Amino acid sequence: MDEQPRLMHSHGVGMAGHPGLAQHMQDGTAGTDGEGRKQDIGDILQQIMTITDQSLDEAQARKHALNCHRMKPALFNVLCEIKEKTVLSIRGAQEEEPPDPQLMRLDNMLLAEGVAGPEKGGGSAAAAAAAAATGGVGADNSAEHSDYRAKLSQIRQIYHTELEKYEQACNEFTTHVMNLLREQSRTRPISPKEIERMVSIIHRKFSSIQMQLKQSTCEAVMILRSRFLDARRKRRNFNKQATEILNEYFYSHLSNPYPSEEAKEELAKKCGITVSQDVTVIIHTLVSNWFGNKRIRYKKNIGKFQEEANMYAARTAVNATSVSAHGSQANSPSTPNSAGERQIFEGKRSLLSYRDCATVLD
DNA sequence: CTTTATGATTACGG
DNA sequence: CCGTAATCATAAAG
Repeated sequence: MDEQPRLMHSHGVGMAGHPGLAQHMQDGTAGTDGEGRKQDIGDILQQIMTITDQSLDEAQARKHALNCHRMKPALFNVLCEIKEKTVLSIRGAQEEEPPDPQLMRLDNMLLAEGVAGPEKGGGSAAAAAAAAATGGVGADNSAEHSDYRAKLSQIRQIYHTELEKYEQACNEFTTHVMNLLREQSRTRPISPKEIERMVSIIHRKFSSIQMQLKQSTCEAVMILRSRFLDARRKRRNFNKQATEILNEYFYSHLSNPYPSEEAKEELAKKCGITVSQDVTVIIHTLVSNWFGNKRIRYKKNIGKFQEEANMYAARTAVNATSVSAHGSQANSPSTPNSAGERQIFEGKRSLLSYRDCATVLD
């Protein structure tokens, strides 16, 4: 006990790393009751040294006594303040981080793919578009589409359960830590501010875990999507009626088989392509593909298409004559060749055009 | 199975 | 972005 004061005085032992502080204390305690304070400190240190000898009950009692000390709140605040100014200022600079761009990207993607968004909102635009492309013509797209939807919603469900799990774990852990810190704040200087900071650290940690989840979910969606897109490549033939309608248009506009935007839409509608309004662009490529293929293949081998051409020409011709017989010329299916139209098939048009056929039939 | 038909995709030019 | 031409990949026919 009486050893302690000497310990304090001797530089290089008790305060080896802080000669200045020791000096300061020495100066500060140079008053009349300086010796008395040293005595107190000595007492305290002694108590600390022998703390392991105390029984648990004794320790609790002391703790309680300490807590009830009238100076305790003030001292607590001071200690908190000091701590705030030292420890926290060291790493306090890196607070206020901006939202992680990577995380935002993931969030946006999940939202766009319909994983993170509102429940069952018809899925993403991409899904709808892909659905239309898969087989808008027949009535067969449902199989693959629903497969895709099922898989997507599976991913979605996993994602949400996991997310919820994380959320719950995070909350549990947070409250646990908060309780712990609150409890500890009875014996060591922990300000509410510090607790708050700790909580935010925990949240950051958990959100980084969440990011991993989001990452892997994104990956899964990408894989699913690429597989679906591959599946989309699988050819689905147009049904007979659709082909007939398209052929009809093609052969009755043989001299200029380039349907306008409106014409394409009209054709799509007539072919039974379900135009869900927001996928007209897909429909457009559908019809365009058909005409593109038809044009190139017709041109490449006119002979092979001769029969078909004649057939359709004859058919539309019959339609035209029957219509004109009723006195209405207006909706004759074609008005081939006015000046300035593209001459795709050069001079090789030895076959019957619609007009030829029509006049023949007249 | 091989061949053919056909929808989709890609490369390129305007 | 539109079209052509070549090519791919698969459905359907043989």
